[in-house]
Amino acid sequence: MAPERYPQLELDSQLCFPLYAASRAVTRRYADLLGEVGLTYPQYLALLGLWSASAPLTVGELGARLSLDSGTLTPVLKRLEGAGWVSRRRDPEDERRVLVEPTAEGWALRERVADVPQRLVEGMGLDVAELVQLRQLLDRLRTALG
Amino acid sequence: MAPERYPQLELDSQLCFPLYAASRAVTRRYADLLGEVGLTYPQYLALLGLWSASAPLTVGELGARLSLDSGTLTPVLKRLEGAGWVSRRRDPEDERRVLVEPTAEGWALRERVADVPQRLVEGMGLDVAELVQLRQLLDRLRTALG
DNA sequence: CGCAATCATATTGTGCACAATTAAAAGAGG
DNA sequence: CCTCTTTTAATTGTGCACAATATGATTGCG
Repeated sequence: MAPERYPQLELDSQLCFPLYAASRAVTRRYADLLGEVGLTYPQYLALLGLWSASAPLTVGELGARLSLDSGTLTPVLKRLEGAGWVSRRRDPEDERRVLVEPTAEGWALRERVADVPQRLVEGMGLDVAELVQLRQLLDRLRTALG
Repeated sequence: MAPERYPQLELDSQLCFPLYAASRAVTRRYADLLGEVGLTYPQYLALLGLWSASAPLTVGELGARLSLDSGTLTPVLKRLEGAGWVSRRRDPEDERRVLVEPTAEGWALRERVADVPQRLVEGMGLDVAELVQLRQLLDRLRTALG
C-alpha cells in the first residue's frame, strides 16, 4: 500500500488539483468582490458575455461563449431576470429561441464592477507577463480539450 | 453602451474566465475517464488525499489538503462509503473526529486509475516543461489568494 | 401538403461548493 | 467539579454544472 509506488497519483504532482484548487480560490475571491453588488460569479460571467455583444444573444449563443448548456444557463438567466438585470423574450422570428439582453439597470451595473478585474489581479501575486503566459497556457489547454 | 469602453470586462482579456473554463474542461475529461470505474472527480480527489496518507485522516485533515469544508466533504465521503471504497468511524480518543481511510477495495481501486493522469496529459496539447510552468503559476496564484 | 427529422430551450435528477447554523465533545478557568 | 469557550462534524439552504429527457418550433423531403 506504499503511496510512493504511485507518484503520479500525488495530489500536487499532476495538473488537475492545482488547476481545480486555483479556480475555486479565484471564484471565492470574485464572490467577495461581487457580493457587494449582489452578483454570483456565474451571473457575472453571463453579464460579461451579454455586455460584450452588440445585440441580444440567444441562450445558445451565450452558452457557446461560456461553454455552458441550457441546464446551467436557464436558471442563472432567470435569476438575473428576477433581479432586473436582463430581459428574456422569445424570438418572434423563431419561437424556439430566447433572446437575452441586459436591461438599462444591467448596462448600468457594468460601471459598478469595472474595477473588479484590477482589484482581483492585485491580489494574485503575479506580474503582467506571468498573467499573460498563464492565460495563454490555459487557452491552449482548453482548446486541446475541446 | 459601447463594449470597447470596458476592455477589462472582455471575457478573454482577464484571467478569470480562461481559468474557470479550463478547469471545467479538465473536470469533464476526468469525468469521462473516471466514469469507467464509477468515480466522480471530487470523489477521485478525496481518494488521492486518502491514498497519500500513511494513516486514517480526519475529515478536517482531508479538507485542509483539498481546501474543502465539511459541507462538501461529508456527502462525498458518505457516497464513497456507500460504494464500499472508504470507511468512516468516530475517533475513540476524540469523539468529535471522524477517521476516514480507504477500504481494501478502495486501495485496490488505485491500480485501476493509475493510468488516468497520463491519459489526461496526453490530450492536453502541452509539453512537460509547459505543464510544470503552468502548475507553478497556479500554485503561486493559489498561495497568494490564501 | 404531411410528417419525420432536427433544432432550441426548458425541465428533472444527481452531485458538488460554500455560507450559516446546529450539536456534541473536549479543554480551560474559577 | 462546573460553566464558558473552542473545536469538529453534520445539517440546511442556495446556486451552480451537467447528463438525460421532454416540449415545442422549424426544416426537409417525398
